[in-house]
Amino acid sequence: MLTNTRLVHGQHDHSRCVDAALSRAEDLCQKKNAKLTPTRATVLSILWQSHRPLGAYQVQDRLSKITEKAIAPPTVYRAIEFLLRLGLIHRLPSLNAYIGCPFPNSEHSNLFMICIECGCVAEIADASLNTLLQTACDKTNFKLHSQNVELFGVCPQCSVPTINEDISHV
Amino acid sequence: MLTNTRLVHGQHDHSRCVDAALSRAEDLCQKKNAKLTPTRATVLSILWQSHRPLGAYQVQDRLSKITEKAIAPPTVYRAIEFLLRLGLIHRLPSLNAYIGCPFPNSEHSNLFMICIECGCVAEIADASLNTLLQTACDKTNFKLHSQNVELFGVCPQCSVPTINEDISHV
DNA sequence: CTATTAATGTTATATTATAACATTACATTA
DNA sequence: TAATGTAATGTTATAATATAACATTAATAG
Repeated sequence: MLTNTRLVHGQHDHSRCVDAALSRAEDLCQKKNAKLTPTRATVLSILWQSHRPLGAYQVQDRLSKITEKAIAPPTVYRAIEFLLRLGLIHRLPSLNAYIGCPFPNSEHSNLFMICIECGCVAEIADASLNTLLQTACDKTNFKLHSQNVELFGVCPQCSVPTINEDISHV
Repeated sequence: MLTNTRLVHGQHDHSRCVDAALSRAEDLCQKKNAKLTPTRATVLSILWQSHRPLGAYQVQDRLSKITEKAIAPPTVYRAIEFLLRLGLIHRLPSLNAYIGCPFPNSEHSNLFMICIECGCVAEIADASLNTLLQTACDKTNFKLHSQNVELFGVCPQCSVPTINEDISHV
């Protein structure tokens, strides 16, 4: 089971997450002959500022502040679309929000664990789950193309609150 | 594995689906002491007019036509909210659309198979899947509350098209 | 009957997303 | 280097989805 659970729910040097994500993006773009322009790279880094997903208009705000100029929605949505196509980010349909993908290279299950307390989102890739979903589809002659699995609940940090109610980890 | 796959993908007397859904709704409302008002019942029947989900504004259109008066969005969203709370319908977040629930009484998995060709949606309740999801959550100390599993692919009817390209079953 | 609550009506607006067209940047090659 | 084509971005407007806030009506209990 591949997951970024420990990073999402535990203390860590988050700048390394961002750096790693950008570096993976550069590699992937090189391989796919796609251009990681400044706008796209900035949007990606914005979506990696925490392990919480952001809405397109939140991205717009931050992009405006960073670039110090007005940004129109299409600019944001275009960058998002580009990053989605490359698998560098995910859309969480139930939240109308976007988040960086921690393992864009692996064929994985698009399974998200969304904390209803703090809003953090961890991703899981689980082969046995994929197998089971595939089996269910086979049984009913449904040809599976893609999937979105959103699990809502309470993350480890939020279910064991400290005296300080420390949520800095997200 | 509980599913309405055969009904969704096969020829059937659809009026029986609608009648059954309305009758289940009446029972449930009686049991829960909730009122299935004309508006709510009509919205439910609209969401059962086919095995395809409808957007809120599609529901609005049809409700307007049926009642022969102007319907404002809040009216629709209130009926939808009521039906969602009772578990009589589901929201499909990736489609911003709503669909009648075929087995509102059973504790089930909110698993949908969405045909990307014809738009029909079948629902599945699968204990082993739920167990597996629960296990994945347990492993990472995530307390699961609810879930949304959307599978995108091609339904049996669409993957074996007939000469007539008959899609009347949806 | 009237007080209370539930349901609906009404108006306005928030939020999310895209269409359509103009402009700029960049690469290719004549 | 100038001309050309393509990709990326800018700009304006608007579509599509959803909700807030408050007024009115209906149903129900006391």
